[in-house]
Amino acid sequence: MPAVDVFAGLNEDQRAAVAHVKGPLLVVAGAGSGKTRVITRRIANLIQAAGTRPDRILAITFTNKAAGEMKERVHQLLGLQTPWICTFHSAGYRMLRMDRSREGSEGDFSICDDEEPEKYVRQIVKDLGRNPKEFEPKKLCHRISEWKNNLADLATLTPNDDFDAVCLDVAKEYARRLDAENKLDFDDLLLKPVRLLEKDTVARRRWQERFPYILIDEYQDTNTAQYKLIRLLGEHRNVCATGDPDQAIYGWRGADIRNILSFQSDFDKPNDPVTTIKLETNYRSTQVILRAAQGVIVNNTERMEKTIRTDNVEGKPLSLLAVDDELDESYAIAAALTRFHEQGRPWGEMAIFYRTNAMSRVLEDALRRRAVPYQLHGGQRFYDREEVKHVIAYLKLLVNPRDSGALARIINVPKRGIGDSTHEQLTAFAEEQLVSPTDVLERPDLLAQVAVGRAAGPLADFARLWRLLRTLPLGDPPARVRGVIELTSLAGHYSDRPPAELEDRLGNMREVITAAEQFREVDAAGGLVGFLEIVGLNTDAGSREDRTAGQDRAQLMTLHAAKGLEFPIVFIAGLEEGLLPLLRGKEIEDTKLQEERRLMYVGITRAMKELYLSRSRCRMLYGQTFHFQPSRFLAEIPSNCFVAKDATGRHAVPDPTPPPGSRRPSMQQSQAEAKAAVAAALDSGLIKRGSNLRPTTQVGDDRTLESDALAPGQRIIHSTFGRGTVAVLRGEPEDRVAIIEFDKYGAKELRLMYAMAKITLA
DNA sequence: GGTATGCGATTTTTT
DNA sequence: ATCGCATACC
Repeated sequence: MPAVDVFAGLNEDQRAAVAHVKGPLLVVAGAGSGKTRVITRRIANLIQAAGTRPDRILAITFTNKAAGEMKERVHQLLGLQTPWICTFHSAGYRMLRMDRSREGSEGDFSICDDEEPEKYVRQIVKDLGRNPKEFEPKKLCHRISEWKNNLADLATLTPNDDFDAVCLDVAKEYARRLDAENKLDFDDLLLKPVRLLEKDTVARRRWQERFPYILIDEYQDTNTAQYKLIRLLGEHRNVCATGDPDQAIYGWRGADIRNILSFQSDFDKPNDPVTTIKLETNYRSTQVILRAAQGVIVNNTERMEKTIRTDNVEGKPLSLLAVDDELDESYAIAAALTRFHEQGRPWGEMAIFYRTNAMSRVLEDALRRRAVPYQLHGGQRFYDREEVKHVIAYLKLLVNPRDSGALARIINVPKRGIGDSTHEQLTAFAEEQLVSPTDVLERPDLLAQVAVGRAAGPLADFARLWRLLRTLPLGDPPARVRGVIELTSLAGHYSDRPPAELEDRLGNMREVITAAEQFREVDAAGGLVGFLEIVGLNTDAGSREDRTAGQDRAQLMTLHAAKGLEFPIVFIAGLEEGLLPLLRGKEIEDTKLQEERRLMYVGITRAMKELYLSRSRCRMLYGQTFHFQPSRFLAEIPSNCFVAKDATGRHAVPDPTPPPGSRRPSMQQSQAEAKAAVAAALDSGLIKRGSNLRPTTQVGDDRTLESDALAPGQRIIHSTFGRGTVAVLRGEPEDRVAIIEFDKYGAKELRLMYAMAKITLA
């Protein structure tokens, strides 16, 4: 292998971090300082210079996507098989499976999808004779997850109150059931490896020797279980952690910022001290963006002081747009994207961030109407779709016949006349006989005992189907997936749906085949189990969204999803008190507020060249309009970051946060404020001069669509209902009502004075 | 056992 | 506003 210069293009601090080989290393790195690059090069250096075998290195990333990118880079650098580069959860799962196959245990694990735990818990609550209304499964799950992530010992835990007491019982039973079914939930993927390493010294030694080098990115977002895993696995102390305490945004998931703050004391030993390297040069953003970020984050009281500097240019000032409602906001942003694209910026250089997934809908509508190509991250994921889950459930059951969740999902899908009672009889009988329900299906003698009366026919049919599915080739995931879809006639389950929906769902099922084919190409030996691992852990892999990821499209995502990414032009929408920071009640705890502030910091620091902020006075929530005050974070951004001025010559910045209890600004003030904000936005180029803030209707090329453009038979696209055909027009020209036959949703009556804004010609 | 209807919660953020 | 769930009815 030709030697690669792993130090090429690195600054002094970065070189030091890459060259450091023995002993614990903490890399505290501000945003945009090349942290990930350092890890990548460090891996290369460990292999190339220190002669470490690639498979002796464990690198933990925060997301699967980050893992994929890092693998790709290491591969480019070294051109050989790469180390374990994966998330904590993937690493845990692999460890469990490898240990399990050492023991020669039967059967394979299945991984709970994200709604299964709640279903199991609901059942357990009922079985324990409790009321699910009083003991809400969601809350119980949350608490159980909290316990697991904190490595609480259920055997010795003393409940604080009634709720905890019930929850404890549920938690124990939940663990029992999952164990009995060979199932793992997401928390188990961390918890179980920790327990294994804690109690089994041989296994611990083996895994420590397996991975003499461990690297963890985003260490500030590790929770207790992840932390413990690193402590156990990394007793040899060749642990390299990198992170930025100011970017800790997963406290709600049990991440504990103290893990990175105490790295020094955790790993320091007199003869083998912790090396701490700070990366303080930012290579990503303009000075003005960094000033804004700094101005916000310094308001946090609990932080590790650090400076960020950059040699980059001052850059374009930030722009704040204040609008009346979320529609205006989305139109303005869409218009800005269009404008920038006309000026030659690729769509892919622009990103829009928001606090909650629910906010994406309105933005998407506006982008579609402007014909802006975009890619949405998060929201409903491919493997969360009902029809896809059905296919997956069949596969899971084939791999792990004990999986009752999978059986419950598919036993009557497509409908085959097996209702709740027959299902219950089958499982009860199986339990009696100490076999799994699928064993009953496979053994005629047992089946005969339960398939009686009205249920006999359907159960016999199901048993036939099951035996047929079992004959599909084991090692060939695509064949299995195709077989499942065809043999089960899953399509029939949706045959009574509107054609467009049917097509959609069938298409999604077929995509599972494509995903399986793609998987086989990457991992020919992985088999169905390997495929299900990807499906269970890697939330979007292989989906159409995933495959089209490289195309030139504007990027939409939550602020959380933006972590670790960068874009030349960034929009942050919804900068309102209550939304960002997001407030549940009226008061917000200080720790939560600080985390929200870090989220804002993360958002700002994703921007390389230009940053556009927007806030709306009103916003529709749960179908009701609410008023919002500007986010306090806007007032924290130094006013010299905004250059636009209003008529009075002042900076058109964020309205300072009014003191608590102050009245809302009067109408006149609001209007003046609105004008100033629009002026500022115009100045900065956010809004195209002369363009409507909220045009009635526009296709990609600014043509305005009037309601008289519609005639019966005209094909249209509605932003909510999709494609349809105009059937009837009636009413006065000023108040025209159209009946539109939508492909997916059937006929609807729309009042065009409202609806035209959402309609384009097809 | 399947389907229609109405109620209630739901909106943080993700592996 | 929308969806899932529970109940009641076929």
